[in-house]
Amino acid sequence: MCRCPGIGIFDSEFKVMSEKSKYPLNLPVTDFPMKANSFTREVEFQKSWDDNKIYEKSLANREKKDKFVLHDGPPYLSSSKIHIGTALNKILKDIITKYKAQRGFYAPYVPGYDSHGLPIETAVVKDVKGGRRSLTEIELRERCRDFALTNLKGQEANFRRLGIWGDWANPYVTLKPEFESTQIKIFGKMAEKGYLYKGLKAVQWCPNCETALAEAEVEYADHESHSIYVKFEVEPGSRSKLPSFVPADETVNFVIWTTTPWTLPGNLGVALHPKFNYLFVKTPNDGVVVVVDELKDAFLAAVGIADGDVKILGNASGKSLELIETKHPFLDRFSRVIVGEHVTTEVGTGVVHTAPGHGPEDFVIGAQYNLGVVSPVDERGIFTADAGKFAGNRYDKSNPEIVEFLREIGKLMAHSKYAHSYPHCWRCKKPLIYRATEQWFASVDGFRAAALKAIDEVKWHPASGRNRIYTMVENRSDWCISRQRTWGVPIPVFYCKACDKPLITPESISKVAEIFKTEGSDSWWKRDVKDFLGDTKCECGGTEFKKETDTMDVWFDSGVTHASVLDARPELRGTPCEMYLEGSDQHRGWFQSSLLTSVAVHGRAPYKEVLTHGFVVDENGRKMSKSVGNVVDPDEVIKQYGADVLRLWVASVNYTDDIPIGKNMLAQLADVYRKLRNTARYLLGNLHDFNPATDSVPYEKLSKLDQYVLHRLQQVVSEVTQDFDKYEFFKYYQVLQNFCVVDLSSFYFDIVKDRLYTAGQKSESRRAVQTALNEILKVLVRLLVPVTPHLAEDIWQFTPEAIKKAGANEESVLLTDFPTRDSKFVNDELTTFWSELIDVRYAVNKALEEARAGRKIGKSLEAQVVLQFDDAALQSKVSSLGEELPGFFIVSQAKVAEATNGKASDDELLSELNENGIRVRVLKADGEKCARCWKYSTKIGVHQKYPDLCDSCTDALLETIGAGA
RNA sequence: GGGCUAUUAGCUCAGGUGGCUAGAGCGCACCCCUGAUAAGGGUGAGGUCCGAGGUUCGAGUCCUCGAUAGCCCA
Repeated sequence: MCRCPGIGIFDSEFKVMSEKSKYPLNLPVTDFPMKANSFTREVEFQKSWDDNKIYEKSLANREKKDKFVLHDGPPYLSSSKIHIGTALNKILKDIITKYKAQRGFYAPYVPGYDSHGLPIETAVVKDVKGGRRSLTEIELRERCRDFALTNLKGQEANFRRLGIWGDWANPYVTLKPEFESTQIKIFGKMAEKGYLYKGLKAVQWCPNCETALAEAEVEYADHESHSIYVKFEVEPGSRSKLPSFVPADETVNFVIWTTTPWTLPGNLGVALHPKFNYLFVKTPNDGVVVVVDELKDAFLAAVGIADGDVKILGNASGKSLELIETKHPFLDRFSRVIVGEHVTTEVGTGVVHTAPGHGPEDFVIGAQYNLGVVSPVDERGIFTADAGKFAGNRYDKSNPEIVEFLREIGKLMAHSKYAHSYPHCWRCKKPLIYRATEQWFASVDGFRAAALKAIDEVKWHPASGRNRIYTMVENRSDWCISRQRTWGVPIPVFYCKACDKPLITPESISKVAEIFKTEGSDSWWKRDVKDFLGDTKCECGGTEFKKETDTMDVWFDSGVTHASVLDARPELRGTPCEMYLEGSDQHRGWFQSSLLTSVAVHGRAPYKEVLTHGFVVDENGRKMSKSVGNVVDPDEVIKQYGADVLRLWVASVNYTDDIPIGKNMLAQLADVYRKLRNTARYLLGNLHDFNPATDSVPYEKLSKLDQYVLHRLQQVVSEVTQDFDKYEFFKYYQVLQNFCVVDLSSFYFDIVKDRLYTAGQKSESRRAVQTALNEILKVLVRLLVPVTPHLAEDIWQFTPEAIKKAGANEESVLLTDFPTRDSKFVNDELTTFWSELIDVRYAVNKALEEARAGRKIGKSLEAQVVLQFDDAALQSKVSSLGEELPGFFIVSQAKVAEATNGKASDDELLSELNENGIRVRVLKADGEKCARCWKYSTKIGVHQKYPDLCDSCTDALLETIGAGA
C-alpha cells in the first residue's frame, strides 16, 4: 500500500459534491488534517509562539491582574537529556501555568537549573587525565561550568520541545554571579541570627588522598581486619548501679567486639540495646563478663572458654544498665554505658564500642548522650597527642600495637583475623576511615518551632504531604552545610592565621556578595584575602587571614531560590509565591531546604501551596531501570506520537501515586488524541460556511436537541473548571473524553449529520446546528489549551475567519481565556428529558442490531421503528419530538403506536424487542430511497424535474441552487 | 527494620457519612456504513473490588494482620 506522508494532507479532503451523487450536499469543508503530523507541526507551532512572543504577550495582557507564580524547582544539570519523570514534572507545571493564565492570572514561569555539586564534579574529573590533582581549582571549576552549561542547553531543548512556555531567554541558574551573590547574603543573614555554627562530624576520609569522600565515592572491597574482644571494667563508683546478684568482690566487665582496634583511643561509650537481655557470666579468669544472651555461646567459643567453666549469675535489660561508667581499657577516662536501637545481635557481644569521632551512628548516639567527640587522627591518618602512647603512629600500623598492648594489660579476651567487606577510596583504592572533622551547621533547633508553624500555614496537595514534612522537620538534626568540594559556592568565612578564630561579619559578607555579583564565586579562588577583608583585624590582633575551603551543600543553593529568584526578580513579585510543585522526594529535599532558609530569614514559608507527584513506573508498577530495560524515553515518545500525546498522558493519570507509563498506554492515549482531533475536524468542516454574526439562530429557536448539547457543554465546562482548580487533571481527561465520545461523536454529531448535509444550506434547521457547533468549537478549543496546546493551536489556525472575527480574534489560542459556564444555555430539565429518551434510543439500537444481525437491514435508514410504551408519560415525551423522531433514531420513519395496538406479528417485522416497558418493532422503511438524503420516503419524485428525490430534498435543493431551477 | 502512600475489568479512572445483580471511557470481539473515510455507527464479552480474619442484618466501603509496589529514612 502506498503511504505517502505529507501528500494530500493540506488538500481539501472533503468534497461539496459527492462523486456518487449528482445533487449538491452541504458536506464538511476543511483543510484541518486528520493526521497530526506532530513531529514537524508541533515544532512549527513552538517556533511561531517564540517568534510572535506569545508567552510575553500573555503576561503583558494580564500584568495588572492577581499573580499566580509557580516557582520552578531546578532540575540538576548532570545530564543533557531529561528523563520521563522530569518531563512529567515540567508538563504538570505547564498545564497549571497555562490554565492560570487563561483564567486571567498574571502567571510568569521562570525555569531554573541546579548547577553545582558533587555529581557534576565527579563526572568532569572522570574524564581528566591525571585526575583532579592535575587541575587547579579554577581549571576544575571552569570545566564543571562548561559541563553544566552544555547540559543546560540540552535540557532546555528537551523542555521546549514539550511545549513548555516560560522565560527561556532568562532562566535562573545557581552558578550565575547574581544568584551566588544573593546566596552569600542569605548565608550572612543566617549567621547574623546565630543560626550557623562550626561543629564536628564524622565523615568518610581517605588518609592517602587526604580528603573527605561522599557516599558515591566509596567503593566496597574485601579487607582483612583484626577481630578483638575487649573488656571494659565497671569503675568502682558505678558498682551500686549493678544488679544485686553481682558479688561485691568480683570485677565486672562489659565486653565489646570490634574490627578496628585503632578506633579505641576515640572510645567514649559502650552501647547496649535497651530491650535486649544481658547475661552476667562468671568466668574462670576474667571475672564477671556482660554479654547479650543471644550471643553468649558464640562469644564463649570465640574467646575459648568452655561452657561448663562458666556460671550465669543473672540477667538484666540493657535499659537497666544505662549510665553505668566503665574504665577505658588504656586511657585515663571513663566510657559510659548507653543504649540505642542500632545495637544488633548479628555478630559480636551485643555490647558496642562507641567512638563518636569514627562513625556516623556513634556520632548520632554520642550527641544524644553528650559524650563529646574524640578523633585523635589527623588528615594523614596519624595519631595525635590525644591518642596517648600511640601518638605519631599511622592508624593502620597501630592496629597490631594496640592489640598487643591490650593483651599485655589483660584487657584482651580474644584476637583473630577477620575478612569482610570494607569501604575503600574509589580513587586510590585504599581503605577509608571515619574521622571527625569540623563542618558548618545550620542550627535547625534555632528555628524549628517557627518552621513547624510555617508548615501549617501552607496548603499541601495531597494533604498527607503536610505530615510527611512535619515529622521530618520535627525530628531532623542540624543541617550540615559544609562540603569538602571545589564545585560550589564557597562558605564565606575567614580564619585568623594567628588564633584560628572564624571571621564572619556583615561587612565581610557584604564585600563577598559585592565581588561575587560581578565576578562570580571564582573570585574566591582567584582573589587575595585582602580584596575581601581589606585591613580587618582579628580580636586577637591578627591581621593575616585565610579563606574557608569548604563549599556549600547544593541543597543550600536551591534552598535560597526564594531569595535569589522570587525576591530578586521584580517580575515574580516576591515571596511567598503561589506554588512549588515537585516529586514527593522533595519533602526531604527542596521543599525542606527552601522552607528552612526562608523561615530562618523571614520567619515564613516561601510558598502558599505545595503540590507533589509520585514517581514514574512501568506498566507493571515497577520502577524504571536501565538493567531491567523498562525505561521510557520522552524523546522516543515524542518521535512516535508527539508532545501532545505525552502531555495527554500526564493529564490522564492520577499523579498522586506511582505513575505508570508504557507502550499500551501510549497507544491508547494516541487513540484518544485522534478522537479529540477528529471531533475538532468535524466541527471545523461543518462550520466552513457559518458566520456567527449573521447566521446564528436564537436560543429559543434551536431544537431541543441543540439546546441539550449546549446544556451538556456547560456541564462539561463546570466540571472541568473544578477539576483544574483542584489540579485533578485525570478527571478533566475523563470528562473531556466522555463528552467527545458519548455526547458528541456517537450521539449529537451522528444525529445532526442529516440536517447539516441535506437541509438547505442556509435553512434555519442547519444554521441551528451550526450555532451549537460553533459554541462547542469555541469552548473545546480553549479547554484543550492547557493540556494539548499544539492541538488547540492547530484547530485555532484552521478556524474559519468569520468565526474568529466574531469571537476572540487572538493571534494564538494561547492568548484566549478559559471558557466559563454560560448560564443562558443551562437548563437542568433538559438532562432529565433526554436521559429517558436516550434509554429509548438504546432500546431501538438493540432492536436494529438484531435486524442487522439477521441480515435484514444494513444501515439503520433502511428501517422504520414502531414504539409502544407502558408508561404514558414516557410515551408523550417521545411523541413530543414529533418530526425529529426518525432523525433521533437515524431511521427513515418512526412512530409511536397506541399501547392497545399490539397485535400479532406483521409480515414486514424484521425484529422485535420488549423490555423495561418499551416495545420496539423494526420494519422495513416505507417508500423508495431518496437519491440525495438516502432516507426512504413515500414522497419521491413530487417535483417532476427530480424524479428520484424526496420532497424535503427537493425543497432544500431549490433553496440552495435558487428557486425556479 | 521504620515512616508515608497505594492496590476496583487488558488500560486509565468513578464508586461522600457501609445498603439493590460494582460503573464510565478506551481497548478487545462481532456486525454495519462508505457523504467525518488511514474516519464514523451499533451490539457484546470482560471484575474471588490484592489476600486472610473480624465488626455488622449487610463491607469495594469500617477494624486487625499480611502480601506486593513506590518514595523517604535507617
